[in-house]
Amino acid sequence: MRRPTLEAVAARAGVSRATASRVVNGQTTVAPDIRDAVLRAIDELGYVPNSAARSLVTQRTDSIALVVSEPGTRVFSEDPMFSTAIRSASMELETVNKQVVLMLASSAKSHARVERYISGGHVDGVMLISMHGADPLPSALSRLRVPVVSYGRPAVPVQIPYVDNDNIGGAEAGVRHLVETGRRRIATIAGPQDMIGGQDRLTGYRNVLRDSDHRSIVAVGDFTRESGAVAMRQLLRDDPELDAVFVANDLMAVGALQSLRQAGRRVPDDVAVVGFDDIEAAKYTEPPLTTLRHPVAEQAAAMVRLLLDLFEGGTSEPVILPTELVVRESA
Amino acid sequence: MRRPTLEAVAARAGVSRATASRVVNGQTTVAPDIRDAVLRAIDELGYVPNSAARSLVTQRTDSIALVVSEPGTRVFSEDPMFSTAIRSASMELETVNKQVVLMLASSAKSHARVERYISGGHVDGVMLISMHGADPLPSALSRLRVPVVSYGRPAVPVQIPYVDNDNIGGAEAGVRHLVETGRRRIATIAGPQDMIGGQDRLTGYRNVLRDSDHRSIVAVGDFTRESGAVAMRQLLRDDPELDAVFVANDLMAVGALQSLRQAGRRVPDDVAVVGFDDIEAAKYTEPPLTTLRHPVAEQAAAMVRLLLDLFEGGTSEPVILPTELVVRESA
DNA sequence: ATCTCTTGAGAGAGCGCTCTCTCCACCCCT
DNA sequence: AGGGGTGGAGAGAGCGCTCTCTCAAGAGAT
Repeated sequence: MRRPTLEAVAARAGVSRATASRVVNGQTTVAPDIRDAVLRAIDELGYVPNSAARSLVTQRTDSIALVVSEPGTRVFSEDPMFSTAIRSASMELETVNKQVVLMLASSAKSHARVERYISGGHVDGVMLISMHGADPLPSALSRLRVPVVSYGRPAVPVQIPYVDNDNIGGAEAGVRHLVETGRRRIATIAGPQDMIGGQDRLTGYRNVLRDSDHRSIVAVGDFTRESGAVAMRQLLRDDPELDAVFVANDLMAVGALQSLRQAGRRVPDDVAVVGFDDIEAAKYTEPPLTTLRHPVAEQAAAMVRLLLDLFEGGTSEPVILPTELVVRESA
Repeated sequence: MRRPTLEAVAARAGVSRATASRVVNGQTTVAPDIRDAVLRAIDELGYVPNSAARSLVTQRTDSIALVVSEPGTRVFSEDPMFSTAIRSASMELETVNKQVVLMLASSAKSHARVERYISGGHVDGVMLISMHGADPLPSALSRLRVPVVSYGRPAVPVQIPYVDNDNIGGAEAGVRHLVETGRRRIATIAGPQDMIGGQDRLTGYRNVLRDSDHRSIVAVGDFTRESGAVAMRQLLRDDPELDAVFVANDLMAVGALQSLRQAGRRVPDDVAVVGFDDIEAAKYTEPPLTTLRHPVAEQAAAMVRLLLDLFEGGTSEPVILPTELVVRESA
């Protein structure tokens, strides 16, 4: 009751295994009638090539590891960026018939597991989603002689192609919007400073305040709603007079809005709020959130293409995608 | 520059390939000194077994397909249930050293792809996340002689083990809460009626209204925020006097809250709202959402264990997990 | 001392496929 | 009519591993 082999197909079609293989792999050097006979045999037998045997000889696996190196599992579940990126990358790879092996690398133990797996030749390449600065994975993987690309600029300056959005420019645009609408005391809830996105968005904030002669008021969160709520309360204690806050991602902005509401501040009348990411939920907050949109799905798709380029022997340059200010009611 | 083989390890350790293989696979019939020699050789050479060769002979791959059959890609990205389930299943499989191959089956074309892939022997088993009733995948896969388990009860009565939560009981508890707090006109925003969760939650709603002599007022959404907002506007037109609404998931409840706000209704004073799922965002709505909590992560983990049982030859029974009413401010 | 039994290690087949090499047959050119 | 060229098909090696079978050597029993 085991699955039919190429041998069986060849026998049924009355040809050699080599010819059957040619048909399966779409080579054109097979006479039409023989090709048809083989195809019929394949159909009748329900033949499907054995992938292990195939990749044993071709040294290819046609699968790609998608490594999500995210220590905070909560963030992974709640931040739609991750699932959007995963979905988009997955769909893009589907078009070239490659499989996605999903690996969550949350702990040091799983890092070792990922490294072992990848060096085991299970996959042809690696896509890395890691915003974490201290993450040893980018450099570890780049040493493995396996094609690696990254979603987001790796924190350590390692030589792997990546796709990122313009975090600094986006943050600047957001804060500039607050300045231009006459806000005087503009605080920020920054992301984790060991994440590249967290750092860059804070840099953008600082750039604009410096140039426009405002004072900076900073609290730091970890990109969760909860941390946004906590940071907002902190900011209100630090400077009760603040009239605007630039929040490094929408999830924290949602938490911040709640804290502002609980503190009796009206948004945007008393305090303007600008987020970052433009997640779907941003349209449904009270009031709807002004935020920076960046194309997560495109970014993931671009990452896939970068990897495919690498397979072709190309040496890919980093890609930076633009962000766009979406003005709603919160600022 | 190619990777070392077992042959090389054996040569370096001065033993046969068979003995080296025994050490690699942890068999105990190897003398300690020889074992050490082999381990040293492995270490020095940086040997990692070739997975293709191994699974060619063992007929195992140690990877599991996680098939997410979700036509609405928007829902996949925005509903944290999916990522929570994926993360939890992934972590559970990690403990038994199996890999997750993620497959998104959104279109008919990708259905064929999934079937082909799975019948290609790439994976040892399949976990199916499919809430969609008309989905041909459960029955198709169960025909493939591959172990299959499902997250959520399959719509068609096919003989595959599954883990689900008590949708009917949960909905009943939610609606009963509305009845008991004195609401008279209790509407519902139901989920898609081609999804089992959508059906069951509507059934629960109807059960309670029938028993307590209330009239049912139904609108149907598709589990997205947007559809919740649309459905709520519809309900308000249908029955401006309604004073409560049971919404089949939290995402739609978020949309419903927005529509209620825009219509000038106060929650819960004018209209009470009960959701379903208890996603993280439910704590951050205005007002925070009363909802039914069910253990998504546990459900996914239980699904994994069901599959592992199947590998052991066990014949697993469906598992139903309880839901819990979480009372916040919206009802 | 001989025989049986156990333990530990090697030989070698074979998993299912790809791909190079070889060969055959036919066509065109001179 | 003969020779070189070309297209199409087969033979067979080998990818790296596991696992059965076989065998050698030593322990224990008679």
